Amino acid sequence: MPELPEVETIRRELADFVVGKRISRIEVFSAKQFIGAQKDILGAKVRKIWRRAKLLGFSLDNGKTILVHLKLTGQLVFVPSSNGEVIMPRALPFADNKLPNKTTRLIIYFSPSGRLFFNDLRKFGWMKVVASSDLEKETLEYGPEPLDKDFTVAYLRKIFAKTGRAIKVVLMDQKKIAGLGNIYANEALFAARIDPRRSANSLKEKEIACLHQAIRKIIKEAIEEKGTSAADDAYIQANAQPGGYQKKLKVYQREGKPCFRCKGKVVRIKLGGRSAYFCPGCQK
DNA sequence: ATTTATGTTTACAG
DNA sequence: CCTGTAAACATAAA
Repeated sequence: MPELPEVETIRRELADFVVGKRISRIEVFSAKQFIGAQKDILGAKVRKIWRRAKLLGFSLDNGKTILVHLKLTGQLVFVPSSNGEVIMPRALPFADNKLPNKTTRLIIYFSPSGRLFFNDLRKFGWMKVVASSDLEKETLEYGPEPLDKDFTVAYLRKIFAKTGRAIKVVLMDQKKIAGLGNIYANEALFAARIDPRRSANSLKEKEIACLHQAIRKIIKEAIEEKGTSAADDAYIQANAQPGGYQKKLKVYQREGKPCFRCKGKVVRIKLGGRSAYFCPGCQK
C-alpha cells in the first residue's frame, strides 16, 4: 500500500516528469474522486510537488494546490504520450497492461506533452483542488515526519506515556507519527524486537530508543528501494515499475514462515482491525 | 450464491 | 478529550 516511502518515491519521480508543465485538460471518469473545480487548475503550471505523511501536493502557479491521497489502491502513472491507448511492458496491478484501463478514474493532460493517469481499483483515493493559502488546515493534524528533526526519542517517550493502546496502533496513528502504515509499522516493530500488542506506555527507555532508530532506518531503506510492491498490492512507481523493498520484508505477509532471526514462526493476529505480523519468539 | 477479508482515513458512538 | 468501530468501494477467496 502507498505509505510514506511509496508516496515519496512517486513524488520524486513525478517532480521530474511534470514540474514546469502546464495542465491542458482533465478527464474525470469517477466524479466523486475529483473534488473542486476543473477550471481552477486548467492552464496552470506545476511549480512544485511535495509530500506530507501519505498526502501528495501539486503546487500550481495560480495560487491553487492539487492534493492527492492514494488510500489503498491508488496509482499515479505518468506517460510521455499525449493521446491514444498506451501499451505498457507489463500488466499493472489490478488491471491489464493498457492505459487507460478499467481502474482509470481520472487523467490529467499536460502541455507541451504527457499524461498523468490516476488509477484506483477501490475508489477510496481522491484528488482535491484547494487554495494554497488554505493548506495549513489540510496538514495540521499530522504528527512529525520520521525523517525530520522533530521526530525524536523524547517525542516518542512523550506520546507513548500518554496511552495504553497497542504500540502498533499508535505507530500507525497519523496524528502521532506521519506516514507509517501497516507494512512499516510491522517491520519496525520486528527490527526493534517489540511485540506489537505491547501497550505503548509499557515500553522501556531502551526500547523506545531502539524503535525510534528502527523506524528511521526502515523508512530510509524503503525509500532507497523505491517502496514496497507486496503481493496483492496496487503500488507501482510513477513509471509503472514495481518497487524493491518487498524483497526485504521480514514479517509483513510472512505468516507461517520461519523467522529470519530465531527458530520461531511468524504469526498474524488482528490489532485495531488490521493484520499484525510478528515473531513471538523474538519480539517481546 | 452469499459472506468475508483486504487496508487507509473519517465520521460517529460511547 | 480518548478510544473503538463501521463505512466508503471492488474484488477474490471462502
